[in-house]
Amino acid sequence: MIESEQGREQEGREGEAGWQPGRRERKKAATRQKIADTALRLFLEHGYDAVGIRDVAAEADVAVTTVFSHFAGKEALVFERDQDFEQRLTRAVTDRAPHEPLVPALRREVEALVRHCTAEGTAPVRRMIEGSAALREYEESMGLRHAEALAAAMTADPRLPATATACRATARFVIDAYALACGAADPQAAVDEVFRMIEAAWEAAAR
Amino acid sequence: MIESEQGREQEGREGEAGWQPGRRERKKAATRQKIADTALRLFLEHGYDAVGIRDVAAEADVAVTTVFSHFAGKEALVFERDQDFEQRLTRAVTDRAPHEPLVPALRREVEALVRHCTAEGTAPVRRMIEGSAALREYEESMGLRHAEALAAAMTADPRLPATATACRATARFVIDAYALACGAADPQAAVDEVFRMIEAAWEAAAR
DNA sequence: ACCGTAACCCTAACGGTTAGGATTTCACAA
DNA sequence: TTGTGAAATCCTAACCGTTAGGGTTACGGT
Repeated sequence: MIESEQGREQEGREGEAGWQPGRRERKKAATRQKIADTALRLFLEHGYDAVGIRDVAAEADVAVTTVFSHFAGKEALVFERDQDFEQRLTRAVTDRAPHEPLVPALRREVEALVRHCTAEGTAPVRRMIEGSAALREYEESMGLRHAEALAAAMTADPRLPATATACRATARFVIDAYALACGAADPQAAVDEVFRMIEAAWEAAAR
Repeated sequence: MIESEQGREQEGREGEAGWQPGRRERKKAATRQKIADTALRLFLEHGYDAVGIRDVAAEADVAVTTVFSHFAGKEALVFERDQDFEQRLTRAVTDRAPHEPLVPALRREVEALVRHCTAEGTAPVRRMIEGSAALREYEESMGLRHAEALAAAMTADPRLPATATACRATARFVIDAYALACGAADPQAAVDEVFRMIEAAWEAAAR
């Protein structure tokens, strides 16, 4: 019997230092990763629309229902890092230096996100996204959710002298800047240009 | 035999004055209208998600395929006036008075659109839209298309001293203003506030 | 050693959407 | 008037993403 690690799990709790995920969670994470990797590979090989969920499930050797227990839908297989994106934006607001103004902080973060999104090696993925209407629309609707989260973070910040409407508008403008930059010939220049506009809009609102 | 109008069609051509649509086109328009009316009625009666395309088709007494030959999808049954919206926006740019500045012209149009969208009697429709995730997302993706059309109209206007990026950004800001106002407690005030920001952004870009 | 349950599986369906191909109805002109 | 091509419509049968229902396995905590 090969059971060298039986019964020694759970030496702590989630969030504490020294916490080791148990076998169950490791397997779950592995399954999730295998599905995501398989899906991306198939999508890049044959095109997003030409690959069905059933194909992904079969190639990853899992049941179709398992795919949907890890991902909310087919498009979510492509945008795996969705939550990171949202957190980075909201933290750019909440975790900025005590007296740092809002817009430059957001601008730095968007610049970083755009760099990450137009980096070497991600070209095939971007081409795939731009090549599928479903993926393009999903990306934009993701942006909407992020804009709402960002607006909530801004509205909750007592340092900001703006109305809820101004916060919501600015949040959407920021997402617009990201979306435009990702599709622009010169992404960094686009971020620069649009954020000059956002800066002016924000100042006009802060009265 | 009751055939009082046989054989006297086609006295002109499309676009000319005095053009009468033939029986074929009248029937087609009637079918389309019947489908749209039936769909909206059923959606309001039983809820958008509770009514299937097959239900709509049966109640309108047409085949399912006929529904899809008139409308691109289920959501399009609700947003029947889609094209009007886009035309009104682009014409606010192209048909404005020779020396009228851009932003006020857009603002007037958005104000009118928001009024139309929050008018008496449209409350049930808006509640239906807000109540369905599918309809909310579709409306936003419509907005995206409108923003692109608007950006194209702006870029093509030689009077405007702005880069393509500034035009695209402004177009998206305008759509943001509309979307925010439609969901705001005081729509007109929201338009006012956001357009002050857009005005500032546009001026910052025009350099 | 035992039990509750999380993760997974299978099957069958539902609802939006489309393809294929037949049928009717109209517009136009020979 | 009548013939002809095309447009509008129809029917059937699927495809695909997604979910419900209900069962099996294997892990985690006691």
